[in-house]
Amino acid sequence: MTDLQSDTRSRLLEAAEQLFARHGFDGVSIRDIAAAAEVNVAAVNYHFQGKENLYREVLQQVVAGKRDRYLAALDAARTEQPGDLEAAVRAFFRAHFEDTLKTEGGGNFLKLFVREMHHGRPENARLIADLLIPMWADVGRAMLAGEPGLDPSVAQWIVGSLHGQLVHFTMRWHKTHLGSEGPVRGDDPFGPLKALFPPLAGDVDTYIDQAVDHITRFSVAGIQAVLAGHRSAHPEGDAS
Amino acid sequence: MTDLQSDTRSRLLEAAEQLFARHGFDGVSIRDIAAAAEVNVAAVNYHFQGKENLYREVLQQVVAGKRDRYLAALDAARTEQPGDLEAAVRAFFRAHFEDTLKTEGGGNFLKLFVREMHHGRPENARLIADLLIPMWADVGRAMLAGEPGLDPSVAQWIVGSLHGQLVHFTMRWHKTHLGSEGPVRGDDPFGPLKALFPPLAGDVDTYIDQAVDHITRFSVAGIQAVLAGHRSAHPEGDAS
DNA sequence: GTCCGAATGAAACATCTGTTTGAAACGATG
DNA sequence: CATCGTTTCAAACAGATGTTTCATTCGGAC
Repeated sequence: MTDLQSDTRSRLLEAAEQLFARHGFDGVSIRDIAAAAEVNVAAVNYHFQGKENLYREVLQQVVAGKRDRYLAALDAARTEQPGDLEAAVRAFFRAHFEDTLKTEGGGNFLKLFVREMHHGRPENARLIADLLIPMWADVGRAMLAGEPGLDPSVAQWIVGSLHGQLVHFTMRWHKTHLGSEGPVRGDDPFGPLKALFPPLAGDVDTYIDQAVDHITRFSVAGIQAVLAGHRSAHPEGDAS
Repeated sequence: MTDLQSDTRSRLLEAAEQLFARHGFDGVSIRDIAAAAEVNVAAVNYHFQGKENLYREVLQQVVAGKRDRYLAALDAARTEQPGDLEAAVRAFFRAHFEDTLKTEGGGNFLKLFVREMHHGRPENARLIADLLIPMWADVGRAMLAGEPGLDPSVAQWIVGSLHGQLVHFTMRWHKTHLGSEGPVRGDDPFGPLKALFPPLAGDVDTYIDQAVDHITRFSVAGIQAVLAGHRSAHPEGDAS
């Protein structure tokens, strides 16, 4: 096991990703992880020198996996239909939802991600930002294609609107269709949220279709309105 | 101390709200809370019969305070300019940001709220939903004023877009302008996020102005586009 | 077989957690 | 003053947590 990664090491990473995503850093003990991976507790400290380090590696692994897919999806959309705002927005969101909602463990990414973004430790902020910045910069680049004189801060506001919707509709699916994500240890599969916030669609595929349609329609109109407002306020690219 | 709430009890509630908002349920021990409130540890169990109950009361207190303000702001906007979609959206978001960003401890609400919504225990879900549902139903009612035959599920998608943006831009201000909100115990005032995500505005007032302007412009156009799409797909209120 | 470093395992460690205890202090009422 | 229930306090409790220890096992190299 010099060439190949130690079996217990990869088993620990896999179990840790699953558990950290479901219950958060504080909601999981290394004994839980070791039990799920069917290895000894000491293995965590032997292979990762502590729980924090294991968590960081999980974060790193899960973020690195996503960055490539996001950038690839964006690049494809941009080269296929250059300058087409709606196509870019639609392709990006579809890629995100397909990846996050349909693949096994694909939701782990956003759960860990959102937790870290909203309530995470500052030490891990750069890890998150390293994914966010190129991703959203690429989205922004696709948007700015037809708007050369656009103020970058305006793009930031637009990106924020897209990001907010993305997080909301992804988390909403997970909250209403999957089990509890809270730090509770006992398995209480479905919270009352499901009854109170009726799921917007029954199965993943129609949910994705509807979500992509809605966000695209909503956002393209929103983007154009914001750009129009900005153009009229600063005609001919006035810097003031 | 029969009529007026016990001093230590209210001091505990105040300290708990602050600490729970900053570090989350698991990030705070009752010893931390007792120390911040300058009371004995046993007081928590004496007055609240346990940490969970104290947390629930904090949540209840913070949610009850907000519901009235939200509904009042919405009602005012609706009666002043009935049927005006843009005015309703603008008034609602302004009320939210003024309340959440400018008042001392106003951010506690959204921090607790988002945490509970995304990663919270299912037992507290109804508490959150009791605030969310009337609030967003009221927003939806203002939107539906000119759209009597609108499918409720379409309104839910729109409300989701609004909610997602609201959460994002509120959290963004707190992340880039206030200290860490993570479960870290030690005080590490400013995370690297501030450098990586440059704040969109320097002071609260201009941030609120810009945020309200942006979200309103973005969302009103988005709403109208979605409504138009829905109208063309289901002319004359076809139910299919 | 012998040896050696890497990997595993059971047990112990120190610390922190929420909670409970029982005695002391308080404040009003008689 | 004595007495009552209420409130506070220091101390202790039982359990869980992350981590460490040290003996054992494993898999090749010689």
